[in-house]
Amino acid sequence: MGNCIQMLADQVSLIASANTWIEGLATQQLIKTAELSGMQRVIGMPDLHPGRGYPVGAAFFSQGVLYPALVGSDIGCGMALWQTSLKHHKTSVDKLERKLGNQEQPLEQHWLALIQQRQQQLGLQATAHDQSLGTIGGGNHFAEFQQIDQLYIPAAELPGLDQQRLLLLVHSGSRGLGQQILTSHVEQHNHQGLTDQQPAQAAYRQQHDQALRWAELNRELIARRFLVAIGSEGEPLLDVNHNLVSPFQLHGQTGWLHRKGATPSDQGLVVIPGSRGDYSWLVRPIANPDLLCSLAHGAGRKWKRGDCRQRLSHKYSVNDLRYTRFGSQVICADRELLYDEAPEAYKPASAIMESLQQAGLVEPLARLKPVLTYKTRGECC
DNA sequence: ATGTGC
Repeated sequence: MGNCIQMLADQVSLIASANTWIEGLATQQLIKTAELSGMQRVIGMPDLHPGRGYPVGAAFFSQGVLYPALVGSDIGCGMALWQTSLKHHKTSVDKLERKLGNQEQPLEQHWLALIQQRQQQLGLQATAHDQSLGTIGGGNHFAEFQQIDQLYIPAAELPGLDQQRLLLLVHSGSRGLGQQILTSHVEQHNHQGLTDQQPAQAAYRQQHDQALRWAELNRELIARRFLVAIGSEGEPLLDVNHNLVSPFQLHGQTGWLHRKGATPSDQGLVVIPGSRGDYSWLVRPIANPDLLCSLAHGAGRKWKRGDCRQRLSHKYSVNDLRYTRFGSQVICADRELLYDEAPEAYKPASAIMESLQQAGLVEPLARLKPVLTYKTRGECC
């Protein structure tokens, strides 16, 4: 139980079971990031993998200095889980695929009233990026229909969750908005942090918080347009950001908790998603302040983006990759992306779950299985 | 990651 939490350096720990592969470069980046001025504690999650300078899948607690570059450009990236009104046995993969069509165009005019209503409710200003609202984006972002594969607790203990209904998991973020916020910060301050005394810190936080609300609205709009497309209704079960910075108290000390690919464990139920060819888990987090109240945000890349096509093209054709071992289908007309997001490019989700369970951080509630993963209809490469 | 860079 205890040995799944490794101490890498003073105040730097890594949550990883014996079965969980962590790349050396990622731990190097983790230790390096811990040396930033004001950094008090750093926790690597089991899905830790190398990023651009800073690792992905980690939580960083600092005092006196806030680091926008640690949050990265996709501020507010997160996971929303919706329950549809459609029973999974009443539909089929092919039917869903046909009904979905292309969901990447800007939202039609009739969505404007809802968008404006939500903007008002959220205190969200109009931005130059609002035409991207309701779009998934690229990279590891997706919208995925899933079904409950297994329940770990009696159904009666999960009121509101219906085993028969199709679920919709949306992974997206703040698109160009977060990118623009980080870029303008880096233009002025490079990768330097912002001290509590600098007005620029408050200015960043204000923009950051807008990006969180924008990203949450984006996931809601994606979910709603997918529901409309399949002729279903639905309701949100959860929405949790995994790229953000927020005020945090560690042992009575106030500071900044940066989460970069780290899911909060102090905000209710969350999904720990696997790759498109793997299970995801709905879990009840058990918050642990020493581990910065954070969890893995997914399976974690095993292979670098851009390497995957070379590694896998001798083994799988494009057609092979359109389906998974579950018989689920993948909508991804972008060949490069189809390989980059292949299940084999990711660590097994079971290892991530094992790590979190051994660390006493989650109670699994349900195992979810992919039915249809939507990436992009647009051709590329 | 990116209403993407050559």
